[in-house]
Amino acid sequence: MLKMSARSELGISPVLLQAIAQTLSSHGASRDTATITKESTPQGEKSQSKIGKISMETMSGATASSSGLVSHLLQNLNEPVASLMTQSGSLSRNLSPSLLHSSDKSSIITQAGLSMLGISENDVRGSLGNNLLSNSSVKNLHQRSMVVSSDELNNFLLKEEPSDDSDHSPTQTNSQNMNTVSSMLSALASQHMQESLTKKGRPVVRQQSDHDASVNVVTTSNGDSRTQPQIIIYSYINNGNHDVPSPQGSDLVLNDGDGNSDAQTTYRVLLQPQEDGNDSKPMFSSDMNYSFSSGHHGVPITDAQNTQDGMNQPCPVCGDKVSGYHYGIFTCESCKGFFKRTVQNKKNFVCPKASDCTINSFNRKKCPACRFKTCLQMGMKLEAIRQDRTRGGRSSYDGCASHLKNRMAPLEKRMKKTSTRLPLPGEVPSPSHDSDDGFKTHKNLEAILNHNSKQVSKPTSNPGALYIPELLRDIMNLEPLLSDDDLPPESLMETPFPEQALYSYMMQLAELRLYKLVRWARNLPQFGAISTDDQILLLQNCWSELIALSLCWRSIDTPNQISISSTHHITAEWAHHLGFEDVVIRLLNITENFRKLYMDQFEYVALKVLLLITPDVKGLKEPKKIRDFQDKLTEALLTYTSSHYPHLGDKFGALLLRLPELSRISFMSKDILIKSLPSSMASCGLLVELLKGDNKSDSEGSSGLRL
DNA sequence: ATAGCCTTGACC
DNA sequence: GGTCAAGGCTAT
Repeated sequence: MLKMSARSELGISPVLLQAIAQTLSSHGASRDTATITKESTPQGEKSQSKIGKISMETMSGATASSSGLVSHLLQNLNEPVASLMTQSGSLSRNLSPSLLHSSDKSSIITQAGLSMLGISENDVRGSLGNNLLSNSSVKNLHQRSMVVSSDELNNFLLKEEPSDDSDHSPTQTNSQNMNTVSSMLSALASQHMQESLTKKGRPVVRQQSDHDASVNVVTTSNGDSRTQPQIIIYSYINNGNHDVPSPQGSDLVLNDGDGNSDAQTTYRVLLQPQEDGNDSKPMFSSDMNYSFSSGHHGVPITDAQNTQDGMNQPCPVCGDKVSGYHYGIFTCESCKGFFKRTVQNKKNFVCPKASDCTINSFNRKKCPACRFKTCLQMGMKLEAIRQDRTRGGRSSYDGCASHLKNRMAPLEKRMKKTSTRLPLPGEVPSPSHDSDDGFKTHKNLEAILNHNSKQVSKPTSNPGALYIPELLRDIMNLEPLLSDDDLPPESLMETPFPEQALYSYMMQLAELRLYKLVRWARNLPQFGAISTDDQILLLQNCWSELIALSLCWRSIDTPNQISISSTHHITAEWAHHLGFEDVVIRLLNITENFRKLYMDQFEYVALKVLLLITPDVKGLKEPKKIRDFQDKLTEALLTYTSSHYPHLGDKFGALLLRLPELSRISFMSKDILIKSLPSSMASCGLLVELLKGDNKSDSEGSSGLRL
């Protein structure tokens, strides 16, 4: 009754109001949305009373003012994102709530840095053990009091990967942990760097510990602001039999000083074996110089890195010995051959896991999909593969042999004498993008001379840097809100009527995900600044596209199947039985497109928000505000795709071109659903409410939900 | 399929 | 003629 009156007064769907109210009463996305699902089934008596009470109180407490009610509901959704993430159990990219709420600025800066590295306080403590830090506190990490016991770190590094792969090499390390260690060491070094940068003029050497120390951090800076400082981490690990860490993604992009500022600096971090003579063996084989400076392009060809340097680097794809400059970067012989075979034979590999396998010389055969993806991300160029297969001669693609050209450039040579560094963000692209004319060399010089600290804060002007726009990172941080940790029980499928059970299961999933979508949208950056009415209009406009896109993403590694959950997949044949074969085939096609485009998770989350932020929705009060947000997001996505996948042509445009098809699919899906709604579901649930609203607006030309 | 080695041919 | 980055060959 109250719900009905609320709707008549406000024109707001009671179901959406209820969904919003749930978020008010909840502290964890997963558990509470699961409870909401129970409420929609008559059997859920206990949950129903509980949720019902909260909903009623929420609404009755705010009916004094119509607009006030909506405002009250949505404004109170500003629960700390951090607590949601922490409860979601996500392993990485979480911001610690204690630090988010901390007034200690330095802690916030540190945490931001850790977050950007994909590690959290819990990671550091949980994965590595409290003993890794002399005093288990991130504050201590910030203070650089890092003491690593060799035995502890060895034990940690030698942990077997929790995988069902039985044929892992016994010496293979837990690559994820290795990455975490690398990240942590790098974070430590960066913190150290930030302080020691103030001591310009000579290298700063710091012994990290006075007892059983395993890590030294050496910072070099010659005081020249145009010269990129280096951080070298020396390790003393008592085991020379470790796997080779992939240099991929080890560039550091840390907030530089002000945690709230957009300013970012990329630091070069080198992991090197300790050369001091003692009983300890180096962490990595001694003839290699593990440069983690390469960022996106693996081993970028810069003025500071000629052929000799490139040959001394490990292969940026797998860490094996480099044999030469192949297809745009220095790689080993095997990755060269692999890239050639893959492109020439038009292979389309699919990762059986999450497309995030770490590639090294031991496991590179196991996942060709991730290996090829790494090849592309490291900068191997598709256009370097000759279509006519002619042998010999020189290639002419952009970037080919640029390392030799740089070696020839006298101006560059002179610059090298005064500066051994990688380009800072804000400088011109690395010479791998140069042609061999003198003009670009001159432009390089000009850029170096004109470089100032302000340019550092504009990383978008450096397409070669492994830069992830802050907006995309913020959006990515909200993904735990959409996690599938609380799916309905699978027993639903164990019925004599599997088709019906699957249909019912899908409806349940959609319902559950809709509630999560409301919460997710509300927490999106800048979305909260949009008026409540507009928020609702936007959500109503795109909910089905969002669900369709998430289905595609979930299915990107399962060709010929649409994965409605991690355990349930629909083939075209199944869909035929269920009566929506056409939709599934279209979904499979668009998923295949995304797969071929190598759409990654940042691009996926950006597309989701682009679906939501559509200023052309009819009835919006502040379309300009929404358009501004849209502009920022498209710019961020363009920056991301062009810097991370410069070899894939107009990936940005190709991704956007998939959106109309997504709309068609969602339209078809809604049409099918509305026609086949069982009578038992005719009056409950957000999904049905939205479907009915869409149907009304289609047939009556007005907004059925008037949300 | 992989990866090490070989052959080729334009460019210096 | 040397270099080097293509493609080819072939044992595994």
